[in-house]
Amino acid sequence: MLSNACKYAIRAILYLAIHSDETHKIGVKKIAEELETPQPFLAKLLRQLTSNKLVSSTKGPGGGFFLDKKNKEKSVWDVICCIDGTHKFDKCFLGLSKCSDKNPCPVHSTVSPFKKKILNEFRDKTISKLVEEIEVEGTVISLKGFDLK
Amino acid sequence: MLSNACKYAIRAILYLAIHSDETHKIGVKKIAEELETPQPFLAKLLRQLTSNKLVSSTKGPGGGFFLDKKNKEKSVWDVICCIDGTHKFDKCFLGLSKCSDKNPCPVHSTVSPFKKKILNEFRDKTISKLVEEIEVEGTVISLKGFDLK
DNA sequence: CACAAAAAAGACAAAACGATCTTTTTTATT
DNA sequence: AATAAAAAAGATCGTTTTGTCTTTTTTGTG
Ligand code: FES
Ligand code: FES
Repeated sequence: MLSNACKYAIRAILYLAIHSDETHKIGVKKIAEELETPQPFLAKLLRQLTSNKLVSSTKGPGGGFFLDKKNKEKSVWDVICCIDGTHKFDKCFLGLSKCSDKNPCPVHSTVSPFKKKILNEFRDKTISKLVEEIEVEGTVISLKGFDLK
Repeated sequence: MLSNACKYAIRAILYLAIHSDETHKIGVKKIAEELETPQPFLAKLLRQLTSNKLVSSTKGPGGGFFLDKKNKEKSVWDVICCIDGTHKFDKCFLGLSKCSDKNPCPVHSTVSPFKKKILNEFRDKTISKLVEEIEVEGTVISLKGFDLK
């Protein structure tokens, strides 16, 4: 579904949303350890996210990554677009040149409704909303070995 | 979502379901041309499908690929399993070690219902049922440039 | 039998993806 | 000013996926 890169990115952003702010920046090393992701790979992803204004960072001692107000208003969909590209959800399930209701492939009718629904949910759901949910639902929300609470 | 290989495979099987039977076998060359897929790659996939009893074939002049009764009772899911493996739909969307209702990730509640539903539909839908649908729905069902009718 | 047509088999090449490593730049602290 | 901590940048490597090519096996037909 999503690439590894994209999964790491989303998880990293959620981690930052919960644990960081302008006054509490976090370094790649820490994030990678907590999320159990390959460190240099995550570093590259964070750069990409930073240059696309999805996360913030400062260099130098005491520096690190964090989310500011604006970053937290980005949606999960923005993250997916940034890493995996905008066409992740609008391609035909069977690889036809394009997916449309007008020229549907044999599985379009079963697959397309889901694609549309998920796409919408991800577009509407900002990082801050998602974090609220995480906190409200209270229930177990662990990324690998690590408890996001 | 699915690999290219799997998309080719499903389309090839649908093509065979519609155009072939025990007395009308079709060669790779023809199939690849009609579906606009890379020919040697498709050949390899067809071998894999054949060895897994999802399609039938005979060698020699006049030989080729076709679907017999049993082949047509296989499901779309069987094809996916054969090419992409059985775990295509049971992995966590964010890459957690496993996806479960008990230990859900932050997007589990939005994604999981769809995964389950699609999985079920694909498990229930045999090739012959799907072909019926294709014929009934009458509407445009083209694989790339090619009209499946 | 000889031949040709077709799938089966497997070696090989290219591209995408995943991941690592090294160097440079920035900046806070001493 | 010197140092060290951190991100930024980019070169490099390995694996998987995708795709091609060549050879072998099978089998129907003249
Ligand atoms: S046309 Fe194939 S999924 Fe929409
Ligand atoms: S736990 Fe992540 S999708 Fe189910």
